[in-house]
Amino acid sequence: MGSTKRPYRETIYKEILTDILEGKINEGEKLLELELATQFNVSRTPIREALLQLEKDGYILLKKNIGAIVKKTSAKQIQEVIEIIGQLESFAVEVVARRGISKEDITYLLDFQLRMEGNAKSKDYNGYVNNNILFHSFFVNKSDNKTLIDIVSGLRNKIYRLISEGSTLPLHIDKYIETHKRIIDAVIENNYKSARMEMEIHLKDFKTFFLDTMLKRGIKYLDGEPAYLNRALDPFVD
Amino acid sequence: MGSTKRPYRETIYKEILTDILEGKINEGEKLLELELATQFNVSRTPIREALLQLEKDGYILLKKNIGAIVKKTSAKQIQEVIEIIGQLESFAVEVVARRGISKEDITYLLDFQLRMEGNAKSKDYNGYVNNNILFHSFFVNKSDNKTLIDIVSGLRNKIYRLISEGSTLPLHIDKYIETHKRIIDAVIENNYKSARMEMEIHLKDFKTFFLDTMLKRGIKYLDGEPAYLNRALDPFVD
DNA sequence: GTATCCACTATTGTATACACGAATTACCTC
DNA sequence: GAGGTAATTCGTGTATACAATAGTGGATAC
Repeated sequence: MGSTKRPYRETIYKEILTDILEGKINEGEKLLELELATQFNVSRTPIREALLQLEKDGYILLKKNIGAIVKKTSAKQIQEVIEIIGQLESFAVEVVARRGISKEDITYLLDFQLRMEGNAKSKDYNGYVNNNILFHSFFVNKSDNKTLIDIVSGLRNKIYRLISEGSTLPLHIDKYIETHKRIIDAVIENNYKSARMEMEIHLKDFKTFFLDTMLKRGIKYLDGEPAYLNRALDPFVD
Repeated sequence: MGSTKRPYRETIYKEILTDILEGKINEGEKLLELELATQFNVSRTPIREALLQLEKDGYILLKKNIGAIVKKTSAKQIQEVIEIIGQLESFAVEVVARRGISKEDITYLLDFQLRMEGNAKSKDYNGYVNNNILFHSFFVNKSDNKTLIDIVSGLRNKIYRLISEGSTLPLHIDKYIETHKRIIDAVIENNYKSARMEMEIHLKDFKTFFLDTMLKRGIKYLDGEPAYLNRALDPFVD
């Protein structure tokens, strides 16, 4: 009983998505159903279903008679995403600080803090980035708001593929670690206003830094194409 | 050239979604591919594709060999959604107030204000609700953040079907209209802090009212659990 | 009367076949 | 050689055919 075989579309969806996120499939690349079908050794049907989902996520564009094209990410889009994440994480940290956290959670957070300091000292910037994501996820995950968790994790994915590559992180890492500490302290003290404010500042800072690296890497400010089906029912599209 | 025939899946998706949002298809109802296929006079293929998208939106649950089941909405979920909308609209109004708005936009907003006052006077509560949505959408749509627009419109859809039905709106409508006025004024004066604060208060207020009506209408807080509002779980009990 | 097992049915998952339109190529005209 | 037009190819959109499995109901044993 229980978990019998999952449909192919799910594993295929995940595989293609990770390939996009990890840069194994590049922006602008064309994905053909038949090609993928032979590659995954299935028929076109589950491939189509996976591609349809990827389009809804906003990663590819389905063009009739042409193929599925992996969308480019513009700096503008990155900016939009980071701003929203900033709002939602600030909200999450406020929620958590208001409610207060357990002793275990406190040690968990402080432990993270130590690890990130270690990463900084040993110049393990990849390690830092990974721990950083987990640190930030902590508050969202503790927000007791599943909708929030889903939205933020979706948004994180959108910038994930861009985060690690050659950046000026080393120049900022010490400041970030300090801010993290202030956030943790504020949460421990139930000082939700301060916690929120620190997080807002922290993420505004990160946005500036991140956009900067993006532009230095030559990414265009405007480029990405529209094409979300979501807005179909919104009465106010102009 | 340009827009040739759109794929069936799109129109089918929109139609089924509208039917769910407008309550023509009820929660818990089972949707069968073959049934829908004959109903729409197409094959199962475009139906499946539409259902897949609806599942990704979170409206239905696809169960193998069983069918697609329309999901129930719990009060908890509504609470989550409204809280997030609250954060994002507050952000949007801040952005707009910082940037400032044109003369045309000002008259547009004031015009809305008048119309809603008219709705209140003539007890046209449906009219009020519709104008209210447009009023709130204004700021998001002017935020110059497409990602934000899409997220909020998706979230609005999730509570859309629940908004209009039998409520205690009349008891609160005058207060709401006053708050709207304060928001507009703050935006005109570029007072972004005040604009944001007013919007936050406004939506917190709305959340309380809305959850209240939901629970009075017998909706469960957690699907399957007793129907009381667990204030302890509300992150914003002051 | 009740429990167990088995065959049947309903419904989705997957593969294949067909339809259609866009892009490309080949060909013809001058 | 240039320009335009018909034929071909390529790839998705849609329909249909086949496979697999969860749920159902009925027959059988006791």
